[in-house]
This record gives sequence, C-alpha cells and structure tokens, in this order.
Amino acid sequence: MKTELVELPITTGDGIFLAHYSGKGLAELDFPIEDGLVMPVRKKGRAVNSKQIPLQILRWHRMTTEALKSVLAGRKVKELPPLDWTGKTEFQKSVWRTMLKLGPGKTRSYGEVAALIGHPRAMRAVGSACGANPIPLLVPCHRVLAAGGKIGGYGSGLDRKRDLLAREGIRF
DNA sequence: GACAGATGAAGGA
DNA sequence: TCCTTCATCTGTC
Repeated sequence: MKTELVELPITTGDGIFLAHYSGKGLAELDFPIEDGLVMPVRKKGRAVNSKQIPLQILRWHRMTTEALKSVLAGRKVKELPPLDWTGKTEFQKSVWRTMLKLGPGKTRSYGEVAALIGHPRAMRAVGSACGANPIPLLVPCHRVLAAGGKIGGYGSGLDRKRDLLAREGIRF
C-alpha cells in the first residue's frame, strides 16, 4: 500500500523548506534548493489547499515550523511533532533517536553515536544512517562530527553543516 | 552476495 | 603532521 504524503511549505529566513506529512506524522523535510527558492513539488507528495488539510496535520505543521525556526536560530527545540519512520530499519531509527537527544551546541563523533546504540565499531554504518536521514535539522545529524573534532560529511553540503554548527556556537 | 560509505586507528615517511 | 592502508559494520541493489 502506498502512503500519500501531504506537502506543506515552511518559510524561513533561510529559504522555503518543504515538509511532507503522512497520516502518522512528519515523514520528510526538504531543504530549499537555494536560499529563497521554493523546492519544486515532487511526485511523492501532493500540494493541497488549506481546507483539505486535516487539523491534526496543521497542528503538526505548526510544531514543525516552530521547531525548524528554533534549530535555525540555534535554540533548543521545545516540541517536535510525531515522526513517521515507517519502512526504516531499526538501526537507522536507533541512530536518529540518539541524535534527537543532542541539544544545541552538543556534538558527538560517529564513533560515540555508534557506542551509544551498542555497536561501538559501527561508525561507518552510523555515517550511512545519517545520510539516509529524511528529516535533517530536526534530527540533528549536523551535530555528529568525525573523530578529533573534524567536520566529517553532510549530505546537504558541508557549508550548510558548518553554518548550522556556527549558529550553535560550535567552531572549528 | 557484492559493493559502497558522512569512519577510525595504526603505521610509515 | 600528513598520507595511506586496512579493519569494521550496515544498507542497498
């Protein structure tokens, strides 16, 4: 069975993000292609007018918007909407749950995250799970660094990772 | 089952 | 230090 996603834009000072909601919660969050530009509507979701959106999703969208703006401002997120990780592996979910516990300004290395989830040698797999993260920013994969305080990698671009970390007061 | 990857550690120059 | 090599673990095709 195919789950239809509802797409809703989130306008921020960094551009227009696109949130995708399933019936279970926030399923994906897309970065703007470039600052100030709208991500084109993709086939996996559908644009709907506000009257068609269930109240529950509108509530989640308000929470997502607030959370996103908090992260972009380097502040602690007060409340997150439910996250829909249907179809993801247990390992990936463990990695992402661990990252959710990292507050602003706190970082962990890939090796430390691996140890926290009980797989101390699975640092490469943690990197893979970070890359597969459908909800960047809210699941703060940018707070996971390589050993020795090096920046490591970032699927949406190292510049964006550096920028996000700088907003939280982390310098290299 | 083979391959790739957002790593980490060790050894040599 | 910096670079190279190898071990390790998981996800994807």
